[in-house]
Order: sequence, then C-alpha cells, then structure tokens
Amino acid sequence: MNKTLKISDAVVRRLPVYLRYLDELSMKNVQTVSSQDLGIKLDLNPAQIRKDLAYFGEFGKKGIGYDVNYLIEKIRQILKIDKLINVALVGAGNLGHALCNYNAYLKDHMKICAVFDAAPSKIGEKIHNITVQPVQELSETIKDKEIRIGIITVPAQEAQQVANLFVEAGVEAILNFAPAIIKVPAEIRVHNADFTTELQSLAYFLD
Amino acid sequence: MNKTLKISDAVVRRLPVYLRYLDELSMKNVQTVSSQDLGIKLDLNPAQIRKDLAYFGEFGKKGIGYDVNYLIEKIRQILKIDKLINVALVGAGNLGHALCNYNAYLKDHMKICAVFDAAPSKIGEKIHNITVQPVQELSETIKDKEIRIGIITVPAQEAQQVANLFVEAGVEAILNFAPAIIKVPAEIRVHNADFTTELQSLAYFLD
DNA sequence: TAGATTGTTAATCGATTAACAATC
DNA sequence: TAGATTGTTAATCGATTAACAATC
Repeated sequence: MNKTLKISDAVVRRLPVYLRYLDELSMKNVQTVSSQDLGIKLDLNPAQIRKDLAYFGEFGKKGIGYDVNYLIEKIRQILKIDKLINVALVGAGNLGHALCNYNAYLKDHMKICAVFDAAPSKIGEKIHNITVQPVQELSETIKDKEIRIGIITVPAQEAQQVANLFVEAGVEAILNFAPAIIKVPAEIRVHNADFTTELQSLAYFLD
Repeated sequence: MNKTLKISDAVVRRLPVYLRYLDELSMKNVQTVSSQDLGIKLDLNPAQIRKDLAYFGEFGKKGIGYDVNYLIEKIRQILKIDKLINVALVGAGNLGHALCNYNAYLKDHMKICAVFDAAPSKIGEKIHNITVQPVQELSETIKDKEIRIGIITVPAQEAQQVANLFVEAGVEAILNFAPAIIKVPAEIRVHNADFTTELQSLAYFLD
C-alpha cells in the first residue's frame, strides 16, 4: 500500500481499539480472528475494519482471517509503539497521579518517565518510582531522556504556558487534559482529552 | 429548525467547545462575537460554526454576529445543562478523585453528587463534601437523587459489571474511562474516554 | 448608505458500507 | 471441492466548505 497516502484520523483512532482487543485474544491463546468477529465485539462494520487494516498492508489470509499475534505486531509497528516511547507529564495533581498508574498497562511500549510541577510542595514527591521535578528542569530532562510526547494536566489557565515549554523542549506531540484550546506550531500534534466537554456533550443525548 | 432532524455527533461535540470559549468572553464582558472570531480562536471554519448553530435556531444577527450571553443561554438549553444534571461516579481511585475536582468548574449545570467503590477501605472516605458509598447502595441512591449520568473509573475488568449496575438503576448515559468496550442497551448512550487509546493514537503522528 | 456578517444552498470532499472476485 | 473470508472497487452516505442573497 501507498505509504504517502494520507490516513484519516478516524482510522488511526480505531487502531488502538483493535490492538486492545487483540491483546485480550492473545492472552486467551486465540490464534486467528476474522473481521466479522472483531466487528461484533467492537461494534464496528467488518468492511471498515478490513479497509482500515488494508491501508497499511495485507495482514490477513483469505478464507482464514487474521493471525492475532501477527496483527498485534503489525499494529504496534503502525502506531510506532513497537519501540519504547518516553512521555513526560506536567501537573502532579490527582489526574497526573491517575495517568501514572497506566504505566503498567502501557507496558514496554510507552512510559511516563518524568513528572513536573510548579508547586514547591509537590517537588520531590514520589509517584511510584518517579520523582516530581520542578518545571525549570523540564527542557533539560526532556532532551536527556529523549522524551517525545508531553501530557498536560495543569489547570486551564496554565495550559498554554506548559505547551510552550514542551514545544521549546522539542516534544513532537501533546495530549492536553486541560479545558483550554492550546496553540502550537502546525508540526506538533495535539489531542484534547477534556472531561468537561465529554460530559456536556453526553448530556445532549438525555431525553 | 426541524427538531426531528438528526444532528451528527461531530456537531454535538463542538457545542461544549463553543460554550467554554463563550464563557471566557462573557467573563471579559465581551458583548458580541462573530463566527469569524470564533473560528480563529477555536481553529474551525466559520461556515461550520454558523451551520452548527443554525441546526438549532437563528441565534445571530446579520451584520452584527452573536450576542455572547444569549448564545451561552441557548447552547446550555441545547445541551440540556440549563437545569442541574446529577452524575454518579464508581471508582474512588485517583481518577475518580480528579474528576470530582471538576465539580467547581461544572458549576450549577452538572454535579457529581455520589461516589461509589467496592473496596471496604474506601467506604466512608470524604471527597470534598461527598462520602464514598458501597456499590450495594448504588441503585437506591441513583433513584433517590435522580441521577441521570454514570461515570466509570474502575479497572477494565470491572467496567462491564458497573455498567450493568448503572443500566439497572436507570441511568440514561455513561461516560466510560476504563480501557474496555462495554455493552449496554441501544437506548443508553456511552462515550468512551480512554487515556491509553488517546496516547497510542498520538504516537502514530510521531515522525 | 456602505460594510459586515448571518443563514442557507450548492459544491466539494471524505468516510462508511455493500458487493464480489480472488483465494485460502 | 465447498465454505469462509480477505482485499478492493464501486456505491452510498454524511460532513465540511464555499458562495451569496438577505439584512442589520
């Protein structure tokens, strides 16, 4: 398949969902899975799943389906999590702590390996085996540890400042949990994961 | 506008984003705003913003723009957060605590007013002014307090069970933070807000 | 009036789904 | 071989954007 073809966001966002279920199957020692099976389990159209995967290569066998472990390997490669990606987080509040708990789940594919905060009371605190550092050390640490993704879990009014620090330090992508729009250069990818907008849009669907 | 017209998810998800920025403008005593202004600030096409709003009514004035406070009122009505909506949360871990912190931000429009956990060690704990209750009390509390939305912040393997409890108790919509697909009757709306899939899809955009 | 900006239609663009030949 | 299921094309469906008459 043509690597230069632009893959849509919607496709990319489904890949981790496939991966998560495939991991489950793998742990149950399931060998193969069809797009039909996946579609039922994940509430998606089987044709869509086949098409999503076909953007990146021919991973299945006609008449058989997909080899679970092979597909896991391929999706990890596509998502670029086949090698460890280091992540930094700013904002050692409850949300920051919660996200650090996912390190175990992310296994050896992604790792929050540095946490920063501006408040002196937080500095030196241990979250699992990570020590909270002052934001002044952000730039140096990001370079030293080759951190490529930054997570923002500070209050809305500090989000832009933190984004600026990340950008200057050379981070390539940002996951923003603050309820604020942050502006960054076009080459930096930002995903917003704002709880309040999620909850408000859910209210629309009440009767 | 035709109320029976099906509004797309994409439209509904943008409304809270508009609302958040309009609230900012209102606090700065800005009287009116154009779709142009909004578009620049929110990185959206002005025509899209006008079209989104036009699904629900004629809220603007030609040649002038939108009255900020009037539009806030209208969007709140559309999202059904013009009256207080009660929310329950199961899973009093770090993530549960973090979400409870947003109560102040959600003001008098939505409120997490009950928190449950299965672990005896958590029961009775105070989160701000909410006392953590055992899950056995979930159904009764949800009915008593007229709770309409449920939030799941338990580990993946317990998510489906909690979803079942919510559905039985009569909740109308669920916000699921667990990295798991939960199955519910079609009339119950589920939004997934899973940190791990967000982070993994972000990795795709690294160079 | 002249300039600005909405609401809405038509055009474009993109994503999903159906269908089926290829083939395991 | 017969049945199953992929990869892919074509058809459908839906969302975004451009353009502009209406009008403040």
